[in-house]
Amino acid sequence: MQNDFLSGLNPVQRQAAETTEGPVMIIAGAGSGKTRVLTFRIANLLSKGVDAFNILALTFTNKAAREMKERISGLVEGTEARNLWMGTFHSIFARILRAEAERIGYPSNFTIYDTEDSKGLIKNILTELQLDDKIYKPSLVLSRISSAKNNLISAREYNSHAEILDEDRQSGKPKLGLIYETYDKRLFKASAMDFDDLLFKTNILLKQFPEVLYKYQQKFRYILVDEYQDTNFSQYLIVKKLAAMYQNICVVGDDAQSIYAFRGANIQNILNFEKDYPELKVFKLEQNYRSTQTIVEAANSVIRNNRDQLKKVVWTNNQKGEPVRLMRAGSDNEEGQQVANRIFDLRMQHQLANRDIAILYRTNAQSRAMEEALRKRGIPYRIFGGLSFYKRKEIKDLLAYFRLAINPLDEEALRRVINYPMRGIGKTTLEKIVVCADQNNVSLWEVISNLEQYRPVTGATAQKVSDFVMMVKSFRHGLVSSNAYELAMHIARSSGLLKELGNDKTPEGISRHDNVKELLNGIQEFVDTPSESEDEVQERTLDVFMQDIALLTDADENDKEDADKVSMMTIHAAKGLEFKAVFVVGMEENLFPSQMALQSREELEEERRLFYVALTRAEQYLYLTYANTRYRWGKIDFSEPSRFLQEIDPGLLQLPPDIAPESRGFMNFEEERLGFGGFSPRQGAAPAFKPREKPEASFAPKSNGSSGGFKPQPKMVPVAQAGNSQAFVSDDLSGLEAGMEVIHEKFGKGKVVFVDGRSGEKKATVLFDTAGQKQLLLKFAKLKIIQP
DNA sequence: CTGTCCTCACTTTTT
DNA sequence: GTGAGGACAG
Repeated sequence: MQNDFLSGLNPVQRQAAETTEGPVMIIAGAGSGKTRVLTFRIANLLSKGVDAFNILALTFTNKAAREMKERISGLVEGTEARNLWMGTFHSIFARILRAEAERIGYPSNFTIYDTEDSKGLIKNILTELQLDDKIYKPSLVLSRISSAKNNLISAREYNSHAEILDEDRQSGKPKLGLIYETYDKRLFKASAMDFDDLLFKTNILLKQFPEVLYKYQQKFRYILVDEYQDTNFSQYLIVKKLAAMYQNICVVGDDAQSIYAFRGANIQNILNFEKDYPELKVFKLEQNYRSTQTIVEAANSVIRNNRDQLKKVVWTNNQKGEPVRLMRAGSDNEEGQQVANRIFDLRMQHQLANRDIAILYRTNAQSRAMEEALRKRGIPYRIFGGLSFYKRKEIKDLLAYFRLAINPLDEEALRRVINYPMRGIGKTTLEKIVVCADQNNVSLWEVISNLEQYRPVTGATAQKVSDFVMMVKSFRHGLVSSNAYELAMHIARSSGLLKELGNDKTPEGISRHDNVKELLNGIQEFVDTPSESEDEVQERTLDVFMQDIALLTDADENDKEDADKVSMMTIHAAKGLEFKAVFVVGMEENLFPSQMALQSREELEEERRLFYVALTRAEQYLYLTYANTRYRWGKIDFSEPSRFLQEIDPGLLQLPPDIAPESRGFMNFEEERLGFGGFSPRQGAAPAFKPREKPEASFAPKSNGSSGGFKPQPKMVPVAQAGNSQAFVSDDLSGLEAGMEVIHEKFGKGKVVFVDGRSGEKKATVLFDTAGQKQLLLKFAKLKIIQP
């Protein structure tokens, strides 16, 4: 009776929601009602009398957490849902780190550096160490450090790890270890943590302080993790530790939708979950409630080409629906026009609203042509992603003042605003301060707040610097004496920032000014909203407001305008969303799959999963578009249709009218292109490659030595020759099935992915070592089976 | 110290 | 095509 709400679930969903004790893994196919199960499960826990304070739910975005909280609130009585610990890994553990900061030598008001801050710090370090930023590109250095941290390799371990050091030496970057070490020291001195530190330091905290671990193990009696396939090693270990006592852990994920390996996410976390918890109960949600049969099957036919995956059959009871439509355009602009026209038709013919429609692309840069076309056609749209509100220059400038008031050791903030708006403290002065701070091994703030002692500069300049210090100090007083809005307004005014922006009368300038005003309004709103949780009552001061500003993404911004607009975003940003009609644009080689992802099969498979995510966003109408030419780097680039297009079951795909399916069409074009061998036409004269490893190796972490999954920088791996010519070959194809090795006179050796069709017209999909994937009719193709 | 002009790298995806 | 950062003059 208290479980009335569970009756809205199908049997598997219901079981998954009711099995609240012990380890549970829910493998949730796209559109299978995953969020529904999660929310009902939590509501179920609450209705059984579990205290909301004892439930930890980790989601991928703040938005997902917020929405889930709302839905749970609707299911259970009272305001209990507010007290749930629900949020992203980063925000939840930032919160815990602030509470426990002293233990690891940090103040609780530490600053969180975003990527830009981190890169800035790296640049400064490079200058100081006199290293060439062409060789040590900050973004590359950062990703290397990030990768280390995500695998829990500290700077110290990094520098005592022969294999890693050797790798760096071989790649011509022997100083990476030194940079890492310096970077970490500087973060610590600035009382700052970068994104990865939030997880790294949590691990340290839980490891070094058993009493802290115990406390949170007790607290989080029930743990749920959404999007588990996207967790990295660091996150995996935190969860494992916290869940060790009660083992009431429920992870939800879909290996087919793992799209963040590039950021350290480890698909093995989900594939190996069973090993960690032998008692594990697994539930597979395979019925798709979202999409038409055609869309589900199209997506299935694509993902089938991946080798690393859990067994699962996504199916649907929904109607067959429209075919997937392929559209071709001459250029990226034309592609935009065609999409705009189609959107017009969809609205007219099928009564769709703009908000039912999404345009998805691989890279943010592609939004431009789309935007232009929609604007011309008068179709309202909203772009998600791109640069978030909080990453805009003018916002970051003001935030830097806030940060400095809260934590004057925050060096990146200091550098950002010490001469903005201009107050005569230029490059030379800053240089002197930096050198002085370095010589005395103190912070920049220490130097400038004790000018008489350190004397980096004198005379008029010293006066200017001292004025600046006085100003920041006065802001600091406001932290206790004023509420967030009063102080923020005061800072915006007396720093001169508001005036500076007000002077710029260009349209962009006005918009910047407006943005700052919007931020101030947001702070006002924050002050007026009482603290949410009963867990801890917080004053509405500026430092509370700033606590996880760095962790907010564009996706988290208030969707206050539920206006009727077409959504435009990257596929990554579209994860978890659904639309009646979806356009996946830019289906071209080197764009999707991305040129950067052609180095290894793992990378290509991630691109394919990304494509799978894109396809499964659609409920009813699905369009795939590509252009023959595209502007890239300001130049026209010729492009070819994406290899992924031919992976879609041809029976589900409607080609453009000018391409007859059987003749000179794009399929044939693809065959010609692939005919001369290799995945990429650019690889040219590649001899018989054997790009695959042994199947058994596929689920094992790849060559990571003792470094615990540490992925070295991409490098070329030598490939073995396919020389087992003495194997026995048979041309009896009656017993052909998936997994068998076959040989084709034109395409060479390959492996059968699957076989279908009835006996007369059996069709095999074969992944050839050099020629890529092909669908072959057995009665025509002269296939031979290679017997082991 | 500040302003302007020039070069060059940039496009994978994000907490 | 754009935006950031360097070189150089005022």
